[in-house]
Amino acid sequence: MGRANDAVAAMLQEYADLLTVTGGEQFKTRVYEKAARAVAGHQVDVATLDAGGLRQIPGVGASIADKIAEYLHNGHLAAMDTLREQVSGGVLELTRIPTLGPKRAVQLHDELGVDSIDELRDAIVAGKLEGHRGFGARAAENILHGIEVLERSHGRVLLSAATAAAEQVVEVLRGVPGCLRCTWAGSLRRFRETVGDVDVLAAASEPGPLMDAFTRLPSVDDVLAKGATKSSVRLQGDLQVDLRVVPLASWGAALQYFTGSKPHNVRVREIAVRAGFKLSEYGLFRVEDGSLVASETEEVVYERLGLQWVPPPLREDRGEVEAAREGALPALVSAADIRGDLHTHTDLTDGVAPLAEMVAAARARGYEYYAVTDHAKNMPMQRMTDEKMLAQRRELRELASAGGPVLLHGTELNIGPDGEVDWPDEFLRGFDLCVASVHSHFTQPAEQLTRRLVRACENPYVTVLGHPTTRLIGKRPPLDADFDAVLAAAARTGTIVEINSFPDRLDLPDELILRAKRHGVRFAIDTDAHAPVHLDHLRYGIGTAQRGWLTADDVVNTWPIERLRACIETKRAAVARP
DNA sequence: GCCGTTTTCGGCCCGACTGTTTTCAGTCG
Repeated sequence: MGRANDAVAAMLQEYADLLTVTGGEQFKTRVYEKAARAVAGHQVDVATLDAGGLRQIPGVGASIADKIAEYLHNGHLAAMDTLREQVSGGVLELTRIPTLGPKRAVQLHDELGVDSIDELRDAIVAGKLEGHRGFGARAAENILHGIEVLERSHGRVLLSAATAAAEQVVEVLRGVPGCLRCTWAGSLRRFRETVGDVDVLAAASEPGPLMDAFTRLPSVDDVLAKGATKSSVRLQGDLQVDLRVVPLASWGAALQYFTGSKPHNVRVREIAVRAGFKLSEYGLFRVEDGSLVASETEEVVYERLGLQWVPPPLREDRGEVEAAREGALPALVSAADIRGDLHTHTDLTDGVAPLAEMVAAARARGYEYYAVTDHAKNMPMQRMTDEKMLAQRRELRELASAGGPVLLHGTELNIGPDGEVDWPDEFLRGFDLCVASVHSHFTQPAEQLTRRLVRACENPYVTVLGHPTTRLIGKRPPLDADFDAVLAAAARTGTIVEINSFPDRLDLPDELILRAKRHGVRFAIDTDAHAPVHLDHLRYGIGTAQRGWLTADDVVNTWPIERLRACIETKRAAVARP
């Protein structure tokens, strides 16, 4: 089973949300939010910690440690139950709408009697918002837009949440006697950025015990269907998981079939038909006599059709079938190719772990190099100063001299409204590299946003363009910029474009990676880690890069440090200012 | 509620933007 940290963090965050909505002391709610982030980012499973161990977590004191212990012991929290009684569930739901915070959500609930997002939309459409203090026409419009953004993601969960659920299910099923193989297929195996439901595939000669174990998982909320070879459940948190059990002999054909995508499978089946075969989840069959040609592994199924085995992230009918037929599939970048991370944070800004701890985590991963890029000073809440940044650099140089990965001192600059960044050239020159990202003024007109991003690329000290679209999946749409112009500028100036691995970002998204590659840009697959555990998000960035057909050579953090440094210096020299 | 080269109380994440106001509350990063 997975770590208890995520459940505990969710509990603390909900507690903070409830305190906010009930008008609790703001510093108190902030402490619970901070503790939630610290618990989520803590390396040790909190379920294994005693009271003393819990209090070692930054931001966790006596009271919160007690609450965590109570939650782990009883599965719920008495204080939370009390708060929940005071708050209609609908109010928390309303606060999920962007631009609608706790205060106004409570107000809408009290004044309009709305208790859900649907009711709120109906009320706005019926004009019931008019005349209510603080809500004009513009506010109504923004709320409706927020609801739209929210609902576009409805029913889909982030790749990370789906992966965690799938790992749990597969781990249990692999332990069931008679289970010969078990893995997940579907869009999750293809690393789609969000997943509608999880498809789990198992091989066994006797499916019964697997079906029983599956439908009796502790995390199952509801059994939607239970049959001889196929069952569906809904887990806590509303994620649907389907299990199919097949004979071992059909494993490869079934895995191919259930991995999809549908358009990819249609193309592959067309090839089968033209060659006189029929392809189904049971195998590849000769049409004339119905004899089985291949089914045991995916590799042999593809091979018998005259195709290279197609890595799942490519199976979207974007030209991979033609490439596989010509033997021209790219050698995709993989986790083994990655030598370092170029975008990470510490507790000097909004990370939860000190520099030494982050560096130790990087060393444990066997990285050859590791960049620390805390937020620059134009983000007021971080209260960054030149002195703090220079002090961190001294500490980092000292850590570096003790061995381990080569440590690069960087920063995450803020790209201002006109494309300017936080510091003058002479200060920027002191960094080994700089990530630059948009953190404000998201709604500028397209031309302005485009110019702004292009100008950032033209800055010789901007090494990496961080999370370029700044979208938050299900929460904030991508910037309305002309990304072809931006990517062309990145290619022209030698600016590396980030693939941010954070599960709610995955930015660049795969379609833009494909376009960027055509422009000739180089990429960095970064984690943007704010805690040691976030370094593991790398796999989502890798999967996204694979969906963009990237090879190791396209990705600068697969390069040796010398080549990377030369690349940084080349840009600084080439676009050096007078 | 947490924390302390500020130390057992009194601070704590600050500033800008937005939409609504006529002086500011709410939200966000």
